[in-house]
Amino acid sequence: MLKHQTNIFKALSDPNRLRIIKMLQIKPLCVCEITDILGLAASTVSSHLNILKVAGFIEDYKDGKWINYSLTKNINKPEISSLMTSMHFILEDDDVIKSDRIKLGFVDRIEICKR
Amino acid sequence: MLKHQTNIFKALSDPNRLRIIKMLQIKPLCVCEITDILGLAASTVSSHLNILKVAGFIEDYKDGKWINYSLTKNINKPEISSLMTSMHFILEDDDVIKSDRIKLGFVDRIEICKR
DNA sequence: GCTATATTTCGTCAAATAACGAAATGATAT
DNA sequence: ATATCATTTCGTTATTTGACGAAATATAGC
Repeated sequence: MLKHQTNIFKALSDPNRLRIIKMLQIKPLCVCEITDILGLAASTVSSHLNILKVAGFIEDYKDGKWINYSLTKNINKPEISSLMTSMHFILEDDDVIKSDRIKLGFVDRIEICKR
Repeated sequence: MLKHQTNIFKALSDPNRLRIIKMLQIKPLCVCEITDILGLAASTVSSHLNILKVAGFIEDYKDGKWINYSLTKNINKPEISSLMTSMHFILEDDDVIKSDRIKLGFVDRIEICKR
């Protein structure tokens, strides 16, 4: 149990994973869109998403040929729910986060995946 | 800024540091008492305490020949304060945490430091 | 001023983490 | 059925982290 709770905080202790959560607060995104904004390899992003998913912060669902990730809708664990609330008050005026969110308005998954 | 927020979560992402915070929720403790309960080298505990201190979760003050650590009294950062609130709802019924807190009732800093 | 002792700093080592590219997987849509 | 392509898995590498003991530092109390 201690180990599990540690993993919840570990999931939040990487800058790229915080960026992912702050983006998903705006809207659900597929892996390729997140990859495009973060500028990391797809395999790296996939790994980050899995860590956040196992911790309980995000969930995925299929949408055509894409897999969308979104913040977990019905959180059953009080710790996660409490931390998710905190996350709304964190990094709101960080330059990287703001820039990510602006890019979010222009990402086009069909364009990205053509490259 | 992103880096700094990451460090806040990093500070919480180690089981021994979570144990320290959960013990300090009960009462302030000196390094030797924490060392005794965690069963780690004093230098290791000192390092953990420094990480929590830099992140803003704990503070220290002198008490005779001991240095006591306690949870930060007047938190000025909203993220820290929000997370500290969450910490009260986390790990309350974990066996390790409960056991640590029981030991807390019996630690005697004068006895410990004689060894 | 010394001595005892509580704590921190430093150097080292093993384990964990984050990154990548290549290859495997899986599912859509022709 | 197959081609396409989004995503994941795997193996490797560089970096970070947590642990230790020894040595340094600081200070309380004689």
